[in-house]
Amino acid sequence: MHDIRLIRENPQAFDAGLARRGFAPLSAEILAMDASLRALQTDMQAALARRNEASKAIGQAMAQGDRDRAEALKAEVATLKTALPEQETAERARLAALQDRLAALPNLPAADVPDGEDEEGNVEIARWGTPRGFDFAPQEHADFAPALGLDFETAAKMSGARFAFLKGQMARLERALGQYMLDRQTIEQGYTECATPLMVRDEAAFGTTQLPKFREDLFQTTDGRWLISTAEMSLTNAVREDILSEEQLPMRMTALTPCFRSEAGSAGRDTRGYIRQHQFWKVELVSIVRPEDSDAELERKTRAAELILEGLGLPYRKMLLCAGDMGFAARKTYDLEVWLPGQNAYREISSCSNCGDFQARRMNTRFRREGVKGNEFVHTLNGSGLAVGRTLVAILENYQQADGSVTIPEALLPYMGGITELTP
RNA sequence: GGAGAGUUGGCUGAGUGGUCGAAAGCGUCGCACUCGAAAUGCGAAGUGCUUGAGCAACGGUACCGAGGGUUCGAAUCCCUCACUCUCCUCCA
Repeated sequence: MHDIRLIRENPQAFDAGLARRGFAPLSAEILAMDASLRALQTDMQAALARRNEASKAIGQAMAQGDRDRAEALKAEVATLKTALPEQETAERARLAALQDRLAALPNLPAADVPDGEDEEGNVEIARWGTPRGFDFAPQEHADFAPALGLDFETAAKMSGARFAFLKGQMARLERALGQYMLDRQTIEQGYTECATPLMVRDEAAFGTTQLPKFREDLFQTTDGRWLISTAEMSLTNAVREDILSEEQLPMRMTALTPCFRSEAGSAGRDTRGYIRQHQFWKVELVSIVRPEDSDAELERKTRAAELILEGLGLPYRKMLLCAGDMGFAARKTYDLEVWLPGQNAYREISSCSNCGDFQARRMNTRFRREGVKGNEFVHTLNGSGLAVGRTLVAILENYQQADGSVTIPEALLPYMGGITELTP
């Protein structure tokens, strides 16, 4: 959510930021809405002031037993009040219109985010690892993984497309990946392990910006709750409406949860394989920090995700997203893309974003500085550390062997119960 | 699912429909005492909005879970909803 005061103070900067995200200038329209709202509020407040004054006088008149005077004042207030209901209705409508307008606008990009309209404008920051040379033609996981227990047909019988049924060694490997990631983020990176609700209400979905604009991407339960599309929703909303003390910050939380996505807008994309599912596991990393710490925290968080890829020996590249390709709430985002030899491409496996105070305003999450009067909005960050399903794909494709088996990376062996390779 | 109790400022917790933005305590900040600190004493302070002539002060207005309603006037009465707690029922 944008701060209307910042727009008033510097409409040019607001429009310039929106332009970088592909929006036409909107400050004039928004400021006009703001002006009409405040003009109305000023009128209303004057009327209310007179009403309050008269009401007080009635109380005094009654106390003094001056009934005639009290009745006269009552009549006066009654006429004063005739205009109020209409004004209140109009005020509510104008306020809602302004808030809806602001809530539908994405965060503005940070100064060091490159220009660009789409993923073509993203900037590669670094590469790690050397893609393995194969003495055979590496296959896509969708072609050889079904023989290893990644079963799409069984899932389709009960659930349809974009679901998988993992069996035996494959299910074990996915579980091992989740455990490995969670252990490293909690033990090495200091994130607090959380187990969260997988369903949340409207306000929470609004807080992390899935609502109102992206409701079609979510699944909704029959009682009106939303299945989380990422644990960012449940972890970040842990502090909604809170006033934190400064010593509670930074707050770092992680959770291994299923994520549910309708993939409404991606018909036809990634229909083969385990890349784009309605349901997948992910280890999410959320930080709640002071404003001055959020830039450094983004670097720290991205590094925490990189270390998982490095620990598993998976080559990747680090991308700085351009203004046009960032998510709605982000002011700066790094994507990590893992090398998939079967597809001969880098594919997104982690996205780490600094949301600034954008979500905090929606959640009304503030903190108090020691010795300083008043509250400030916190900054929120989120990142995947990592998407488990896509990591499974990366393991399968990078560690595949000519005979269709897959060797298990050393780091996962302690979690595999004696399994050292997946065999058909 | 049934019955009941509750939701008040950073926290705990009072509050007969009419100076209640709200007692008190804790915590916070300032001052005094002290070499310094603790203890003690004194004092200060809620938040949002404000096209009120700009900033500050001051003033106006709103805010006692959320939203409606009654009333000249609502923290206080009524309705709806959310949440918390207790008991019963059901259940992994």
